[in-house]
Amino acid sequence: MTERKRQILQSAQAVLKMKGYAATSVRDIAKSLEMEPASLYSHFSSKEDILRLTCFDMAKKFDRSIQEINTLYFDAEQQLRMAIREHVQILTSHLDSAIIFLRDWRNLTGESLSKFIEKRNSYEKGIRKIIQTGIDEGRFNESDIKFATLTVLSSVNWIVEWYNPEGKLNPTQIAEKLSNFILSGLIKNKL
Amino acid sequence: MTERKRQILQSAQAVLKMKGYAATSVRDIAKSLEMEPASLYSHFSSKEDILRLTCFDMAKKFDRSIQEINTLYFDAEQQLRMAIREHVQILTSHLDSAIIFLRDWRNLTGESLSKFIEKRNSYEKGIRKIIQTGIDEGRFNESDIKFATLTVLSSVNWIVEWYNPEGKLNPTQIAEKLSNFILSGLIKNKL
DNA sequence: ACATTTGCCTAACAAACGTTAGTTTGTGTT
DNA sequence: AACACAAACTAACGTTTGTTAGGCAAATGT
Repeated sequence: MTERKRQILQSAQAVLKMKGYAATSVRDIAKSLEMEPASLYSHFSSKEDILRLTCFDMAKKFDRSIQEINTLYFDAEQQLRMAIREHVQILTSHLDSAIIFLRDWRNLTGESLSKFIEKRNSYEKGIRKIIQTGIDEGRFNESDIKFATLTVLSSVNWIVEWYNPEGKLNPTQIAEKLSNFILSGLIKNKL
Repeated sequence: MTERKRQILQSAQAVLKMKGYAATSVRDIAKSLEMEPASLYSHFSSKEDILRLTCFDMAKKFDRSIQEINTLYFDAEQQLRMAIREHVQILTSHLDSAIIFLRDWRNLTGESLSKFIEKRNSYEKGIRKIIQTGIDEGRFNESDIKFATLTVLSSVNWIVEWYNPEGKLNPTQIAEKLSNFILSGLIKNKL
């Protein structure tokens, strides 16, 4: 990926995050770069190509993160805290991409779509595994594990809807607050 | 609203929820009803009209729900449990509309968009008020209240992404599990 | 019985869409 | 000086888009 391509991609993502992929035209993207629509095709093969690159680039980051954590031999609580911290870090440091990744992946088609869903499920499975470990260790409440996983992911992902880089909470602080909140719902009471 | 209009709206919503508002054409909607695209305009003034009706209809339901709960003099925990139960009930019993309401409201334009955001904020404020009451009563942990509110709403709203009417959990059970989870993150430890 | 309304139709519009073809321009290489 | 390449351009393509105009048949109201 050339420098210029990365630059264009970034600018495209800034536009896409505002109205969403489907409601944004190739001309909108071109305008933000002060270039002609046709010129984009020197860098990308199609509009969907831009979406594909964005979604799979993010998916790869999450994939790497969860795989790394799963190889570390910490206990479930530590692993979950780490996963949440990493997740928040990825979301907030690529906010434009993250928003597109979370909202617009449904506009992928064919093989791209099914591959994406597969990757998504695989990440979800990684989180689920951590929670399962916590239950096996006797430290987490036995609960519907799919339910717990989805609740964790939903609250983490929702961050992109309100996160403000100039807000009073930095990503690490957000991750810690979120971890505390989530873990108090999971961890067995030490009464 | 005539019976026929309601019928068409329902069919339209079933189509819209699949590809999203922006990626769905008027012709797609018409096809699902086995009628001509132009015929839809006997019932709706525009494509956006369908989105508007859907979003504001849902907004009204949430508005009514939170207003009613806020007039009842229960304690914060009970109120929050009630709010969550009502919220889940509304989402799951109008799943198509709910998905559109949550995903596609951004495609509203002009005054509709700003009015919608206003209504959304007002609902959020209702939830926040309950949590604030819980803190004032000394029963909820002091926490960043905006943060807590958004975390509650995110996990509740995410339900539409995985809820299955034929699944093993019914809406009431989901609401209870979710309430337990959320409240364990909010309630002060009784050590 | 006649008049009105309702619900859909056919036909077509102008605008916007994603994309292609072919060309020019600028920059560094042989 | 000649060439190669990347990155942009102009112009246009065939489609699809949301929407309008006008008409027709069946149901409804008087």
